[in-house]
Amino acid sequence: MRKTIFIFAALVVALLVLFQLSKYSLLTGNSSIEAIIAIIAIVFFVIGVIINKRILHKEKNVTQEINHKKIEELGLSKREYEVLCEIATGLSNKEIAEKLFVSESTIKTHVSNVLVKLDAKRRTQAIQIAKELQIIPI
Amino acid sequence: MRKTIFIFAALVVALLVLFQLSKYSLLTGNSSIEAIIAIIAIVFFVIGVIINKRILHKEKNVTQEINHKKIEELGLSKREYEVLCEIATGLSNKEIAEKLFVSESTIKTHVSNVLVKLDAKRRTQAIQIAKELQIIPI
DNA sequence: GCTTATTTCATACTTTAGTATGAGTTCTCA
DNA sequence: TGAGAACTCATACTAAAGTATGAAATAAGC
Repeated sequence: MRKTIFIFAALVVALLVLFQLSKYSLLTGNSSIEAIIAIIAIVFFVIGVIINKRILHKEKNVTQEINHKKIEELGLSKREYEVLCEIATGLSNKEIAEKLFVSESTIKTHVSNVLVKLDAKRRTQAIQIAKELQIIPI
Repeated sequence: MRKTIFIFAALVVALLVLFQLSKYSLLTGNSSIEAIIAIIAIVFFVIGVIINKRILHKEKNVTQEINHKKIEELGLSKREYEVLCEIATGLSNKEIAEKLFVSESTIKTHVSNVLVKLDAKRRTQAIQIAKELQIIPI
């Protein structure tokens, strides 16, 4: 937010400077009109591109961000969410158990809870639902 | 491609018109310098935004396209690819069988072939691999 | 301190997934 | 027309996945 304010301030300053500069140049006849127009055109073209890029970049990031509020809403615990992420990478219960240093039956319990909370019948469906809810990275 | 050429042509024409217009206006003293500068600034700002938007839009579309060459490379048949897509939506073998009007054992055969061709141990892993290879929509 | 949620684990069970094998049918292409 | 690929299906099996239940340990909050 601070950056945006700073950029707009700089923009206004640049605009005023250009105004005065062009006025002075034209009245004294030191430089051609074409050059001034070209400079103005280039400056504002660049400004347009930069601002547009910033806005689109923010939009992109929003779509990739994980919806932490949704995770809370669903009542997923830390461990359950962890297991869900491992499921999405394609690991089996046994592999997840080894990775998290717990028994396979523990993972089964977590998986069952995750399925209930996500309202899924299978782990493959859970992956899809989780991605739609944007609670795991695509 | 035609659109791009057309846009650039229109851009050049607009530029020349602005040149002549500003020159005329300034020499005859009909309008203020500020107004002309403002118009030029706005026009090129808009041009910058539009061009930037077009480029980014194209980039976005490229990342969402399905890699048909990869599907051929992997040797996936039509039916196998169809089954793979259904797996990715979270359906069980039985549900896929009902959807495609074939028996469950047929689906099992297809799934087995898909797993071998994608070098996956499980269907969840197959989903991940398929998404990384960009052969199924994210 | 007591309650509650979380994490852990086990056992027993049902269901689904996946493998292996064989075989019949259809379609294409040389 | 005949060889090969693709699609279909069945049976029998093993391996995972998922459910249900109970229970113990721990951490967090009132």
